[in-house]
Amino acid sequence: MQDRSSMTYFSEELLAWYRVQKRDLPWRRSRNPYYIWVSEIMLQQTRVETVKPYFERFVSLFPTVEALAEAPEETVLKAWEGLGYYSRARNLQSAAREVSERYGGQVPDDKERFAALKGVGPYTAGAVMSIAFNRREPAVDGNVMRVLSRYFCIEEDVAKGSTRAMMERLQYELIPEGEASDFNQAIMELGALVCTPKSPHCLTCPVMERCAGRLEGKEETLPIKTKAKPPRPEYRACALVVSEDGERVLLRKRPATGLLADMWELPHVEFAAAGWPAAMADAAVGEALSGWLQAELGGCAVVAPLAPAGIAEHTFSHIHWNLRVHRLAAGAAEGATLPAPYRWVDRAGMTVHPLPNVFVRLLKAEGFIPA
DNA sequence: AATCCGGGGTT
DNA sequence: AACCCAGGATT
Repeated sequence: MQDRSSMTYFSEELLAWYRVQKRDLPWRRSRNPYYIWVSEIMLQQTRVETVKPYFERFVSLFPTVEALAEAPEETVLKAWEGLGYYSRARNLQSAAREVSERYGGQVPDDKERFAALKGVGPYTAGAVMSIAFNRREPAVDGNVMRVLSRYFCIEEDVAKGSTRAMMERLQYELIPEGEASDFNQAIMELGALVCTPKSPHCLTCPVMERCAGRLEGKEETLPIKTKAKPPRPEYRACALVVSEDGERVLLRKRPATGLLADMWELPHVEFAAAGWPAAMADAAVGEALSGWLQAELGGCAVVAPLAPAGIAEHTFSHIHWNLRVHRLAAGAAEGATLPAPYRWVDRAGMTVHPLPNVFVRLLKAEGFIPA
């Protein structure tokens, strides 16, 4: 365990700093556990400034656990559109339905019951229990790992489970009696505002004097973390099929599991990496794409290649999409009965079909979504 | 322990 | 261009 006086110093100085410096954030204006919960899910791997407008809109649309539980899933996904990690939204609604049915809409105030809900892991359970109910629970996120590894000069790999477990014990010990809510928010606030990943602002840090990492000259190199693998490239042909009157575009719904689950998209298909891009001419891509889509639509329809419509790229955490977009003529497909995942969608329909950002951008360029 | 799961801001 | 963000689920 760490030096006791350094721990007391850290906790007291940090808490005093937070009481002066804390930001006015939408989810800090109450201790409504539902609000805190929603904010913590949105804040997973997502910055505060990004979350703010989404949070306001979300609690306005779904002001209570019951309201969220009763909403159509597609409405919830639409409210999440652009935030990413869409399983967060689906799990949150699933958990809201469980809280509604099993706990009468009251967010459970004990860690075991709350942590059993979908989408709630060790961090989120600790965060909601401490912030909303002031329970003495650790909530170790990226900020906490960075702050503690620097202040106590911990040189273990923060990607390891054993390091996280050690951090949780340390954070628990640091929480002053009866101050779990403010202290946990304080340490995250320090990580967000002062003890930043690159070029930390040590001269304004309330605990600089006893920061072991800084005293060792290691504030720039801590925390130590194994590097992530680069995303693998995928090469895809993407179909932009617009009806003859120019009012509708062909979309399809993705499967309920996996990447971008339950979201809508322009139809696209992967083709060999070797064929990208020079080795495969536009005409060949257009022919292959229309042949594939025609088979997809059941063979009864006709979709003919018209013209290439440019390149789109999109990077996920683990995949990099290279899309060759081609305009196709709707032909007989327009009147045909479409297989289940496919649907013609007009401009009004775009407001109710949740779409990943890469397709939002394409449809904005086509005038189907207002810029 | 590794991999899957978005999207974008910072440096 | 690399890094990382108030992580969790699945394998």
